[in-house]
Amino acid sequence: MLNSIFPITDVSGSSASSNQPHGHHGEQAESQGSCGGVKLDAFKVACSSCNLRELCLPVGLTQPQLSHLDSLVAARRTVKRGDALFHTGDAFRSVYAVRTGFFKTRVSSEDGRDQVTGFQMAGELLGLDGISTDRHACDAIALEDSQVCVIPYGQLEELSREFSDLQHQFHKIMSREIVRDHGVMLLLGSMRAEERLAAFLLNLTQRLHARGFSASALVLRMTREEIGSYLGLKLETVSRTFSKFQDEGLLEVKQRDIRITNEAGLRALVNSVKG
Amino acid sequence: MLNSIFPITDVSGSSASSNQPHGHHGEQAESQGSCGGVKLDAFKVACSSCNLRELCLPVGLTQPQLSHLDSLVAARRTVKRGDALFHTGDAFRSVYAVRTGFFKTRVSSEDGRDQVTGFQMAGELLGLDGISTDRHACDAIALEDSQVCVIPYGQLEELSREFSDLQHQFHKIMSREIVRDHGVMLLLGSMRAEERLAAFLLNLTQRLHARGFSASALVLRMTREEIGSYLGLKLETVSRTFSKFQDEGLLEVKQRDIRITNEAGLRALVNSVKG
DNA sequence: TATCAGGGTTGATCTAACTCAACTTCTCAG
DNA sequence: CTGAGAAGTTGAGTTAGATCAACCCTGATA
Repeated sequence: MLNSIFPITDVSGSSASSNQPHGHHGEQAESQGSCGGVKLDAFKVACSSCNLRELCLPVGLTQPQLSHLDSLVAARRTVKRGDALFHTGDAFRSVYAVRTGFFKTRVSSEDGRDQVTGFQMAGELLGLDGISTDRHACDAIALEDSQVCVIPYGQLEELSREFSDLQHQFHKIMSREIVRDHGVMLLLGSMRAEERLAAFLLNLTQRLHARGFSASALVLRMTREEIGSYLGLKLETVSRTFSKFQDEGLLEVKQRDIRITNEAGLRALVNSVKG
Repeated sequence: MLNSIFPITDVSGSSASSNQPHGHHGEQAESQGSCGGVKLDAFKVACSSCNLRELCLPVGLTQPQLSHLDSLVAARRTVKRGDALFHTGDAFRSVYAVRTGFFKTRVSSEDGRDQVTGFQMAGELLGLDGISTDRHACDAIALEDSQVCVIPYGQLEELSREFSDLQHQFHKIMSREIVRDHGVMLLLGSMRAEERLAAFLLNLTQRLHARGFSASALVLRMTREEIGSYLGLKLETVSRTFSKFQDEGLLEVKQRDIRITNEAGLRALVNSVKG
């Protein structure tokens, strides 16, 4: 039933009939002639007619509530591949909903090491970290040309005082992020390399599937190094583990094109006490 | 200035004149004759007169707002050492503010491994994970006899629709948890054992210091195994690292009594690229 | 069409942390 | 006070993943 609102057929040019998420590399999101990395697209975008509304902030809202939300989410912003949506330390004014494209978030330690803390795809919210101190606490980097909906935070608070459904949905999204983070801690704290990579792939495909894409084929938007950073592994280990999975018949790996050929096998890896 | 509202001098019998956090082992929180692990203390507790109000949910609220909050936070609950405040899967109805004592939260994977996701002390909120699915997503276990204030979540949402200050403070607390979690991911994903333990100790003392306790002496409320789980290390590694720190003159370690003798040294460990 | 750079793979070696095991020290119930 | 169990320490040997290094692939640019 989620499929009924997908595949995505919007301005981004992303091919939805393909089994590939978001079409192939860097062929999209150019349609508005973005000239700087930070372009505000003034024309109207409506949550009420957005095909992501069942995955995004509007979940569960009624039509009249949606139209209020429409007036709040007044602008989109285009972020080119490699550019930052925001940086650590930037003043916090808005949260962002990914409309098309793909992001990573990362935090850095004082001595310059960094850690990828998440990968965000369509319908997911970015910037919640900023509420805590009025400054962003991580960098959000586009891994492909992307568009986000800009949701001014003050107005979101205001509107969610009026509509308890919106308030509750927002709280749920924050809570879900906390639960997700705890899952990542479990992964980083207690899993071995193979389990980590298997869990990562299953998580990605599950999220892509919820967006109408194949549950078995995916195109990675990130490098081995970024996967490694997220999973607490070195890029060589990620690469070796991909090769191992391929040897074992779990995956077909062609650079960033991944086909899962034995999902049960992957799943068994994640839920086993030892190997 | 935070010291002006501390040391803690409430019913719990916790000795505040001591340099030790929470007095010595298990000598407190018995004062209300708790007989079961789950005792609801019906008599009134007022946020408005709570000495934790500058650290807890009420931060920044005005006096009239505080009295509304008082009527919401109607009950305290006593949790004995080793007992759970809630378990994974329990229905979510309330969040909890730690009033006295010390908790750990942990998540478990399907195959039974678990991961400590945090340690909570006075003024910190527990249960935010439950909002996401209306069921708790972790276990919260008291590491010493403790008391929490029960904050019915529905009423909290209601009241925060009325008072934007409360709403904002609540959002800040959730956001802070997300930022904290990202910090833990950085620790788990990119630090070595010594750095992890040093960061952990500095974090603990910083939080204890904010509560009016010594910044250099602390009593650990948790076992080596629990520290290890939190830090993604085995208990033997935690023990060895404590010994190493002692040999290097950074700490004095007597079982759970820790004295930091070279804080700058610890700090240097955390912020160095290599060793 | 050649060249170059970024990303990816694979091999050889090293090491931080794990595992297993013995032992010590605390804690608390009786 | 005593004894049992939980918690903590330390040593010896092992190993998963890191490190270092060589090489390959692919797509962009001159």
